[in-house]
Amino acid sequence: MALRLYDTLTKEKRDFAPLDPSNVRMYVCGPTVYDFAHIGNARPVIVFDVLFRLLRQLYGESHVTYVRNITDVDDKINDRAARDFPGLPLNEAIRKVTEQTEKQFQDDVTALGCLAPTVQPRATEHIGEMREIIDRLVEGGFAYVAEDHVLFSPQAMNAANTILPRYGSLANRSLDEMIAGARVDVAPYKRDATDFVLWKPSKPGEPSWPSPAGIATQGRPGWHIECSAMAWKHLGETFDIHGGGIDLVFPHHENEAAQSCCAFHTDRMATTWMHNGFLQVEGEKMSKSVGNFVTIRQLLADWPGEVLRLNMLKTHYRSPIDWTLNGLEESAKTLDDWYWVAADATGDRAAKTVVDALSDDLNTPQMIAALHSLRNKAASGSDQDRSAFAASLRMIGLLSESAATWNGRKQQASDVDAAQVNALIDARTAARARKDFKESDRIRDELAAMGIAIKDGKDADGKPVTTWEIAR
RNA sequence: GGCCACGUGGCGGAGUGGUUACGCGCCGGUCUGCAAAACCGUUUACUCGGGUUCGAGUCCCGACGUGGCCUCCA
Repeated sequence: MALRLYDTLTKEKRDFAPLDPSNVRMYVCGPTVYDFAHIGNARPVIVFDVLFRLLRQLYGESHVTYVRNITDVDDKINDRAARDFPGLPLNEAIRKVTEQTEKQFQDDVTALGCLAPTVQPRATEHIGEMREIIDRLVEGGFAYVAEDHVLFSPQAMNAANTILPRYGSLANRSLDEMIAGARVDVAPYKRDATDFVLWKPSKPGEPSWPSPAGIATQGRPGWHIECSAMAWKHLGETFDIHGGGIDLVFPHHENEAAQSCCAFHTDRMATTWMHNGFLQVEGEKMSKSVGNFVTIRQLLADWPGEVLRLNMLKTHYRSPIDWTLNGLEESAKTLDDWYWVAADATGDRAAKTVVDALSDDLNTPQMIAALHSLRNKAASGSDQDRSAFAASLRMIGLLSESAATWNGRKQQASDVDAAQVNALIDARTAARARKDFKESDRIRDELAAMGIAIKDGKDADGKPVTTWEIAR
């Protein structure tokens, strides 16, 4: 089945045809590193990791380039640095904040089972590319210098009347609408309310670099331009897929596309624009004021990364997702069962049903239904069936541990004394053998009170065997 | 105010014109000393009101509800 993807720009699901099948190129907006990533930040990371894995499967591992940037220059970073390290020179404090936050981010997404992207460029290492794009935009008449700022003019872009896209086409709104809705604090140096900053002067102590467009004083980049620069450097003037959260459609991606298309005289920056939906927590918008702001790190303290990953994939990426404790418990239960059934089977051929489900615009709920079906076959089937099941799980970043490690993790997480549990189980087995069921039931209740669930079975010789696990 | 998305059974969540989604739970059965686990089976749905159609969860119009964006929040 051919890969089909939904494109935000044309609002349709289309067959995916890479510009160059020997090098499929995807850019996804990564974090601005100033604080712990929250669970909403994890959604695009996981969703596009699944797409990365699918593309590798379809086109070959060495034929996919996935770029996810680290934005390490931003006002929010500067504010955080000044707040957290008031004693340090600003630039030193900023380095501390960005290095620390990036490390946290990398640790978090690794725990979520995400592969490392092919390239993870940093904004501050692409200032030269940003300057070059800005220079081109000024030369082309799409941007202008005012009071040491460089501003991009959407009006100029739309007046150019070339192959360029219409500004606003991605976000599906007209310039007139934007002017009408423009906020009141329009900077005096802007020619039009809709102009946005490509470059701005740095205040003393702030990070600064030589400015483009002949500006004498040092400055720093505005938002948006860093992604145009990094995508250009690592993927070229045009590429296949550009992804991120739905909130980035406007202004971020609209402006990125405007900059890149005007700088390189193309009609499309990316062939396909993909955006994941928003996340709510227990039916409410996640916000610090409501008190339901939850970081990836906090969740990882209570749940294996794979539980968070599976929970995220239960909902189609474009739909809103409601992140609930109930959902996490269900995901954990499912994974417990899958680890049990897969039983450390090896294999590297993911099932066609799973690949096909993903090929339909990443229909992960359909994929999960396919996995349940494979699971049922594997539970009563051959080694081959188990291999297909296990390989499918691994393809999407699950089943990365052995069954023993997976089960042991739950015991570790609680403070249960295994020796004590085993002693009680032995006592119960003895009681059952002498048909003292009152005593055996008492012990079972005692274990239950400790949070231990027991399972009775028989071994190959028909002798009673009791296993146990931590009840979640 | 403008633009947009979503609304499916007890819960989660696919499906975009015509046969069972799927999972969890519930209930029943097998098994068990009794349970649990496992396995088998059953059950419940398309926010509301119009319209198009032989036929609508699926298309159109309207209402209601939830959420998002409207210049630096994934």
